[in-house]
Amino acid sequence: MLDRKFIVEHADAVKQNCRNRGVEADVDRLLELETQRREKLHEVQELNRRANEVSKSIGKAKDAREREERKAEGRRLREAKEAAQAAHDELERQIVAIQACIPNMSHPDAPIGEEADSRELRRGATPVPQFDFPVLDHVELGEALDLIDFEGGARVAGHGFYFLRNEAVLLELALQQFALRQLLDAGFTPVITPDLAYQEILHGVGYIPRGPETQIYSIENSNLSLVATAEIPLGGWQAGQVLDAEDLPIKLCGISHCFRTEAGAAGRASRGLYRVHQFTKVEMFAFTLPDQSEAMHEHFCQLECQLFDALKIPYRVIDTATGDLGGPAYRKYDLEAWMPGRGDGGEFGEVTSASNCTDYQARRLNIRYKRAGERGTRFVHTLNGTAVAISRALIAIFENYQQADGSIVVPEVLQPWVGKQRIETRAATAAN
RNA sequence: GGAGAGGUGGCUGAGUGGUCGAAAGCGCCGGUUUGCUAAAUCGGUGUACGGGUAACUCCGUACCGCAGGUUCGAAUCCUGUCCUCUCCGCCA
Repeated sequence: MLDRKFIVEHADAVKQNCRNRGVEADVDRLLELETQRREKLHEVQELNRRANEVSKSIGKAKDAREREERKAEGRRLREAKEAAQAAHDELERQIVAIQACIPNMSHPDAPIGEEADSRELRRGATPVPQFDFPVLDHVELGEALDLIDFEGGARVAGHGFYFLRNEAVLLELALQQFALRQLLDAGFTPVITPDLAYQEILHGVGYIPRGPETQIYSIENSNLSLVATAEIPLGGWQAGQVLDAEDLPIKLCGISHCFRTEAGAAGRASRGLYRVHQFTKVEMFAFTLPDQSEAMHEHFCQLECQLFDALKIPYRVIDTATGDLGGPAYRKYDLEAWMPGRGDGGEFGEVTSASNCTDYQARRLNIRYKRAGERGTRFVHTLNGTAVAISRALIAIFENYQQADGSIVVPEVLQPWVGKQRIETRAATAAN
């Protein structure tokens, strides 16, 4: 949510930003309603002030008759105040409805336009591999090597669910360990979060938990939902709190399961593990001072690059165009890994994203900081970034590390946790 | 899941219908005093929104988990709800 005063004072910039992002929001209507609301607020406060005066004077009334007269006066004023309050609240409700639709402002360097206008910033250290044999995709590899069971997953929970088996399980845990180690070295506090969260937390972080197009699974007869990312519980962790400026920045890496309905998504681009209803993710999150967030954003992106360079997976870094940013993001960098089995002859596919949400989430979650010796409080900035989304990382590993004989080499940095250098068919393993 | 207790300012904790934004203590900030430290002493110290000012300042309104209700008036009474704690049960 943007600050209302900011919207009023920078209406033209806000409107232009909505156009850049392809978002419909009636900013002019908001300005009109806000003017009316302020007038009503004055009225409410004035009536209340007079009613308070009358109430205080009742104890000092000379006699019963005067006391009754003042009571009647007080009653009249309170009723008038209630009416004004109701009108004010209705205006407020309408304003918030519009305000909630207005996305965050955008970084001046973020490319303006739609998805196709996003800019490639750089490539990773590992070149795109050339294969001299027919390339398999991760679904074929996963089935041949008994690593993923989609059919079994569908029997148990429907399309979009899967069983990981054998070395895929070891790889999942290895990726978590590997990412965690790197982030610990970078000063992050590791956290395992709740996989469920209250709706108000989801809202604060910027998710819409119920409704026809929701990405979110909700628990019946409760206001809990399954989290779509650890960003939700990590952001919600400090909801309503006032942090000490000296404690910032706070860097967290959270491990959670992620649950997504993926309503309306289907087709070859979402084959196999690419778009699933449940996966595990190691997520970076930070609360920072306003002047720290841009540097933290670069830091997150560097760490993501470091992880994928260490895994020796080819990738490119994308500066996401304004039209493709989520509502809370001020700027977003995506890492897209090369996936040789994707499309015809391979395609890049998103594996991580790092967003600077500035104070947009903090305002909704009401997370502020206070500096010793300074009056008042200000909103913190929040950032989130994927360290490793396991399911998509597995796609990139399987497909880039596949060999002519159908086996998959285990990335060197993961070998200590997987306990082997190569994943072979069960038959080949038994023969060795 | 059952029974009970409770949610008050940065913290501890008083306050059962009016002068309570709220005692006291701690913490924090500033002054004084004392070789330093420690101690003593005095004063100050919440947030949000709105308003007047050139500005430190000042004024108004709201906030005692949250949402309703009663009342001229609610931290205080009533209802609902969420959360926490203790005990019991169940359980990885």
